[in-house]
Formats: sequence, structure tokens, C-alpha cells
Amino acid sequence: MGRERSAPTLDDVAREAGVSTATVSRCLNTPERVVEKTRERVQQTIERLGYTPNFAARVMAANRTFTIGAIIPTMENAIFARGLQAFQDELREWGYTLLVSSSAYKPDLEKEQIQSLVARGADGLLLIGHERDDSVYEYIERQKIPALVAWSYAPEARLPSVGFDNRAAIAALAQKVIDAGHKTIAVISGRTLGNDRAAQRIEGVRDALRANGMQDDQLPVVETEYAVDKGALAFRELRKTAKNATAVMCGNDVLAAGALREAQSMGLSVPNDISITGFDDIELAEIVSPALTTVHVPHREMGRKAAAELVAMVTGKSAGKSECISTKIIERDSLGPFTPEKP
Amino acid sequence: MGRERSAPTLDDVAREAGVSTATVSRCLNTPERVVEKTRERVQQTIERLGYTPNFAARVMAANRTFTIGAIIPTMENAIFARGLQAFQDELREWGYTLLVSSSAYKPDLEKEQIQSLVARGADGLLLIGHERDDSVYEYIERQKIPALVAWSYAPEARLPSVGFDNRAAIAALAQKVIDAGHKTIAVISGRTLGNDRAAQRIEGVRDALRANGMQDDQLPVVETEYAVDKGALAFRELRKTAKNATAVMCGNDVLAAGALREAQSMGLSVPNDISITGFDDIELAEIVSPALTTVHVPHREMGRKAAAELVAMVTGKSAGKSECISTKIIERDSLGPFTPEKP
DNA sequence: ACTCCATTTGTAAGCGCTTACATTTACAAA
DNA sequence: TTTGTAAATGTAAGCGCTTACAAATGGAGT
Repeated sequence: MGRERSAPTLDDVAREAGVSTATVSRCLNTPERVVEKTRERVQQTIERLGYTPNFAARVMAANRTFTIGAIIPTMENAIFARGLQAFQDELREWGYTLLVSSSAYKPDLEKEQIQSLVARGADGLLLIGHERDDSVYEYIERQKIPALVAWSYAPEARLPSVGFDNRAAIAALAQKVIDAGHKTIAVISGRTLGNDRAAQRIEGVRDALRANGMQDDQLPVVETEYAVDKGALAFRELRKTAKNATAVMCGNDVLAAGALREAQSMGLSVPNDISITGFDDIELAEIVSPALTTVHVPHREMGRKAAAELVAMVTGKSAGKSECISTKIIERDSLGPFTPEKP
Repeated sequence: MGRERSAPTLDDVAREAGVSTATVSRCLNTPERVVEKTRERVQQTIERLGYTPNFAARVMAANRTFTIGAIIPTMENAIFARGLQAFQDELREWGYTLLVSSSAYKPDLEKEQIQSLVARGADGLLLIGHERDDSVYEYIERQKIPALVAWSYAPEARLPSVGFDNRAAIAALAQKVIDAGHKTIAVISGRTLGNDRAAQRIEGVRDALRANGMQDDQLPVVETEYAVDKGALAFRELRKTAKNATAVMCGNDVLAAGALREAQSMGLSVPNDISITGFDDIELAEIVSPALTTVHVPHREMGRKAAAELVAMVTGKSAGKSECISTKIIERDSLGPFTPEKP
């Protein structure tokens, strides 16, 4: 099974270059400790032989990998892609390599991927959101591997986090909706199971309702998967179960785009007949028409800051401190004032 | 530097369970060769200690990793995300783990990532597109590591590929455009440097032009980055340099969405005044209005097939055979007939 | 009770590297 | 030349696993 490896080893290089393995190793790791002439000769031998150090052996001997592992729920979500790209860019500047796995929103798979990454010697871990089984946290603690959470901010949680306050952010948006005169709000949310961001966003809407002396316990909520057509379906469902809602707040822009499309195909005018809001401010939010009023999240900034913090943790310069990235409400055209004189 | 590792090792487990390391190892790798009672005791010890095998050590000793590495140009592109997800799903079914790196469209970075993945003992590699430096191919050959190309199909290339014929696909779409009466076509393309898909798509349009006895050597082409607003910018430029074009074919849906938006904000009606086409058929294509006429690429199917083939290569069951996935033209509303009686 | 053989378990030799420590070399100062 | 010291290089002990081979164990057959 598998190919037979015949790649040259450190020993081969050492023999060919007429030096000891230690010297070759030093040429690779601490070149300044090898005299120029030797270094050059070794370098040439390395190139001639096409030698690449065996990573596994290196890890075993040195016990560090300069790799950071990240487990994201899915790659099919622009917000993770964007944040991770920035995360990787920053990591590179610190000399670290990023390895990414996706868990497809499955807790078991996430645990497996974490173990896989740890077993591969990742020096640190980036996780999304705080909600996961205790056993995972125990594992991380036992392995003594620095881990950081992103896309969520909860300073009192078990792991430090660099993210934003989903709950406060959507509460602020909900306030705008309420200020616009809407009395009946409905929510289309992403799946909350194992996804604290989604759960927080629903809570945020409730917070705003409560802050304005409105009923928060019977807020109509439809939960669905992250996809445009699921958003459309959810909207249709909401038109049956919560007929009188004049504003539909969506857990993310993708769901909002679906809701918007469905609303229009039902003959409703947005925002005249009904208002719709999104969250994330991905490109899509600006493309649909009317453009979505949404919450802008600086994913890039978050990615970079998370990388910097995680590197600090890995190098022992930080014990892990949380940081809250601020979000911003982007007012576009999908939220309008509630006009009671509608038929 | 770094954390001090104190994770339990195989030896710890062996000692605790009162067996030899070989037995513990067998419990992990060939449980059927260990008698039930022993296996159970070892299993419990493993759990009690929270033991995870050290991957590096395992790789060194066994010389196989059951990991596949993939290097994609960017994560910020839905088509890669989607295909990779399917790729990973299929891989999992074969017992392999996927590790992803992104090269940000930078050849140097790609080479570095390839080496990094190989050094980490990847059993096989998935690459995007055929265009890269010879030295990379030499490296891959020397390392004897099975590699497969996706998102592109070129059976005569140095590496086998599972993908689709970008050139033929867009040529077919161009034919439709021509059939609709358009005489002057312009192209907005993604960057062609190091991206054979983009280059092929331009060529495909030329092919169609030629096949219809039209001039193909002065096809107006604007090349730009993969982003909605870049598409918009490119469209504006095209309006200056190729005023009389009545159809703008875009290298992908994202650029098309940008072009569409810009056209509309210039007061042009699509497709009455000008036709616009996309490529990829991502969700966006259906969301914009008018919905984009585009080329549908079955990314999921491609991902799964690529995974199956790569696993076959890794296990020595295939020497690597190419497969062409067929694409389909999706006719929606952004392509209309050319009506000469326009002002 | 005693072989004999299959099954289970143990022993120990690496896998390819890094690095502490030992040794050699180069060179300035005496 | 001799000596001292720093710089360069070499020696060899692991890192935590897998696995070939050796040894022990447990029945079945006599």
C-alpha cells in the first residue's frame, strides 16, 4: 500500500557533502552557526539531491511544528473564508503555516479534526464559537495546546476569544427596526445547535424587544440551514405562522437574500410591505436589490488579530486574552419605516 | 519556546495497562489481533489517560499518513469551497483526512505549500489547474507523490486531471450568444497569469468567433481580479474601449454580477441594451436580477470523482486517469437577442 | 501428562531528525 | 612556539511509534 519512499535523507546529504548530520541540520535551522564555505557546499548538495526534510522526523526531534490548525464549520461560507485568509496571511508573517479542516457543523467531526490536528503537532488551534462538548475542552487542556476561539466573543468562556458580540450587534440592529416603527418582528435564524453565534443572534433580538417593553417570549423564529433557498422556504413558512410580522430579521445575509427573493416573488415590496435585515455584510448584501440593511463584521481584522493573539499564546507571550471586535450597522434599503395604512 | 508537552505516550498506556507497547499499538491498528479482554483493558486505559497517538511518530514508523493535501488558489471563492467540501466528504469515506492550504494565487506560495504538505507526509496531492513552473512538477515526480489536478481537464498534461473543459464550455455559451445575433462581443476575464482556467475561457470565446467566421484577433478583453466591484470597474472600462459591444461574456459569475450592476447603474437595461453572461453557476447567478445566463459546473460531482481517483492513485490501484466532467449551459435572463434598432 | 500448533504477547530495532555535549580547529595573545 | 578561547564541527542519545521476530500461552489431540 502506498508508494515506496526513496527520497534522500539527511544522512545522504551529510555523506555526499562530507560533513556530519548535525552540520546539515544546522545549515537548515541555524545557518549562522555554520561557516560560509561549509554551508554553501551543503546547500548545493541539498539542491543536487533534491532533499526535503522529513517533517515528521523533524517534529519528533524538535517537538515544534510552526503550524497552526483551524477547524471551521464549513468552507462554504464567505465569512469564514475571508477571515481565514487574513488569519493565514498574518500567520505567515510570523513564520507559521495554517492547516484547515472543516467539520461540516458536526460536533463529532470537529472533535476528530481537533485530535487529528493536535496529533499532527499543531502548535496552536483556532476554533469557531464556544459551544462544544466539555470533553473537547478537557482534551485541549490535557494536551496543553493553546487554543483560541474566533467569530464569537465571550470573555468569561473556557477559551479566550477574538470576535464580536453577536448578541449586542443584532440587538442594536433590532433597535433600529423598532425605531422604524415595527411592532411585530420575526426571525429567520441559522441552526442554533452547536452554533452559539446563531443562538446569540436570536437572543439579541429578544434583548431589544425587552428593552422596549415588548413581548420577547413569543418571537416567531424559524431555524434553517445556511442557503439562499432555505431562507426563501423559511420566509414562506413565516408568512403562514406569523402573518402580521412587518419586519423579518435574518441571522445572516444568505438567509436574508433568500427571504428577500421569496418576498418579491410573492408580490411583496421590500421595504414597503415588509422589511428584511441581514447580518455579516458579505458582498451579496450589496448585490441584491434592494440592498440589505445588515451588520458589518470586519472579518479580515478579526482574522489578523486572532492570528497575532494565537501566536503570542503559542510562544508563551500571552496567556490568552479576549478581544471584542466592533461591528457596524450598515443601513441600506431593505429596512423601511412601518406604515400602518397598508391594506 | 512553545509549550512543554506532557501528553501521555504509548509507553504510559502500556505501563498502566500492564502490557507491552506492541500490544497497545496493535489495539490501535489491528484490534482483531488482540484478545478481547486485553483490548478492553487497554482501551479503558487509553481513555482514562486521554491518550492520542503522536502522529509524527506514527508516520515515521509506519511511513503512511492517510492524509491528502490540497492547495487551492483561494478560499474566498465559492466554487473551490463547494468542490473541496465534496472532495473531503468522499475522502472521509475512504478513511483519509484532508488538509487544505491556500496559495492566494501566488506561484511561489503554492510551491512552498506543496513542499510543506509533502514534508508532512501527505499520501497524495490535489492541485488546481495545470499551469505552474516545471520545477514544481519535477519536485512532485522526484518525491513520487501521486498528484491530481482538478477544475481543469487536459488529458495530455503532465498530471492527470479530473475537471471540465473550460474552453469548450464557454465556446458553447459563446455560440449561443452569437446565435442570438450578437456581432460584437467583449470579455471580462479573471487574471490569466498562472490561471489556465481563465486563459482557456478567453480562448473558448475566440474559438466560437472563429467557428462563425468572425474576427477573433481583436476581441476586447479586460482582465481583473475576482471581485464584484472589479467586475463593475471592468465593465465601465469596456464601455470606453469597446463601445459597440452588445454582449459581455464574463469569466465567472462574480465578475458578471459586477458588470450587471454597473450596467444597470449606467442606465442600461440587461438584456435589452446589452447582454451579460457568467460562468460557474454559483448561487449568486440566480439571485441577481436579471438572473445570469451562465455555465453550470457540477463542482460537487467533480470533487467526489477527484477524491475517488486520487485515492485509487495513492493505493496503487490507478496510475492516474483523467476524466472530463460535463458542464451545462443555464439559460436565464441576462442574455437576449441583439436588436439592431437600438438608438 | 505430553506434544504440537495456532494464537497472543513481548522484545527490540529502527524511522529521520535535533541538539546537548564532546571534540577539533582557527586564530589572537603571550 | 605555546596557550587560551571562541567558533565550527562531530558524536550519539533520544523523540514516540510500528513491526519483524522471538517467546509464551492455551487448547486439542494423543
